[in-house]
Amino acid sequence: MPKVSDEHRTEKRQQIIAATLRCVERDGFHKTTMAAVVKESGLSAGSVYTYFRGKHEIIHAIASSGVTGLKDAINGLVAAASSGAAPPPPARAIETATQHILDLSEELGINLPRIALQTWAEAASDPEFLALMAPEARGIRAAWRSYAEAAIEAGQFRKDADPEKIAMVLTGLLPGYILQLVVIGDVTPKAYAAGLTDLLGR
Amino acid sequence: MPKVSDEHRTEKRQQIIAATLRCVERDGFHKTTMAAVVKESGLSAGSVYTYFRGKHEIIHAIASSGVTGLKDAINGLVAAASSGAAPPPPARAIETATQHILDLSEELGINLPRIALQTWAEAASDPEFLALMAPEARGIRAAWRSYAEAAIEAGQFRKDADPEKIAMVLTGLLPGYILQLVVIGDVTPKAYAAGLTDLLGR
DNA sequence: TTATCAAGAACGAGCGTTCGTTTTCTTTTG
DNA sequence: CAAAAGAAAACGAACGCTCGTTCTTGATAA
Repeated sequence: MPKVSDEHRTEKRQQIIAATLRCVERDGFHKTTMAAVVKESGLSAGSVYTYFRGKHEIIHAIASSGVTGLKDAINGLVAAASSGAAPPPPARAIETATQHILDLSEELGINLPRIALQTWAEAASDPEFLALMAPEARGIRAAWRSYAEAAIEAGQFRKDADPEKIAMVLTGLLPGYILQLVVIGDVTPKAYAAGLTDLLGR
Repeated sequence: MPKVSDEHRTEKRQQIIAATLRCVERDGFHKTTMAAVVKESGLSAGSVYTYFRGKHEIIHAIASSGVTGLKDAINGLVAAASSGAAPPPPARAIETATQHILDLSEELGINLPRIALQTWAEAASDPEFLALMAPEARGIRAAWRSYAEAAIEAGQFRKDADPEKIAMVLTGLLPGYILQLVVIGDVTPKAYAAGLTDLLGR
């Protein structure tokens, strides 16, 4: 078996990451054993170790991948606004973002909220892991900030509103949605958005 | 060494729990070893095992203790309202709740946000743990619901607003604050509250 | 003395990882 | 074209280490 094309290499790595995600969703990062990853991936132990140096490297790869597209989905709201129309109200924006998480979950066949809770906990106790995740979090905050700036510009908020602080709150709403989804389980994008509308409406 | 009064027993258990919390704050639940707990508590392995059946029971005890007083702090906002005055605006309520978390952290000498992230992750992968935490989460939501009902009654929101959905959003804001505090670290109760004010203000 | 708790060395299970072997596919060569 | 040589991936049993837990021994108060 000669030559391993880079293409084949990344493909195998993806295969292993996908298997690991399935394990982590079920058992959490630490209860996930390499034996389980090996079994789930359909490869052998030795094979897995030719593509990753160890368990550590696999979960770090997961951290780097981030919440694919969430930032783009938020930025999409701004893009729609910049092309003439006004940006959607906050409730609609939050509904879009939370729905995006659910859609992505189904598309990937992975329970992303569960994975998210695992990565947050890992970030809290592994500085290296935190360093990989923080830019992702800041990116999402920055996307919300762009939205806030557009919304202020369009007169949806007071002119002297602070877009960074608005971004903090909008960013904060997402983890709250995810946690309640896992722990209580009754929260839907529509209900969450409706709650925000009621909170805002006078 | 005779008689172990129940009083002495619970005292020792508290001592062990406190030591465990210090370890978990530093290393997370799973990287926390019994050896570390033993060392941190100043007791011996055998001693620890006379007060807890095992590691499992210690972390479950932690889960049961919950976020002491957070629910009460929120209910306090409603109590103030029922005695004539109107309940505080949402931004002020959130500022109180987030500040309470910081105060409690300092009072206990423990980084509660870090612990919180650990417990959420554990709840996601251990159903028994989830069963212990879920009532706590529902209690906080219920407290926010009471607040929302009082605020609606006082005319702060539309009369047809749904208090449960408002509670979802207010409940969701707390994990978002905690996560950003740990991951980004620049969020203060005042800034967060100001962001909510800006979001609400037209 | 006796009942109880503290102590910490020892244990066994389970983990991540390694490494010698086998398989598989490409390349070389007659 | 065929077949053997070579090289790299796949394999999986085995290793060593760490962890949670136990258990024997010693200390202490009643």
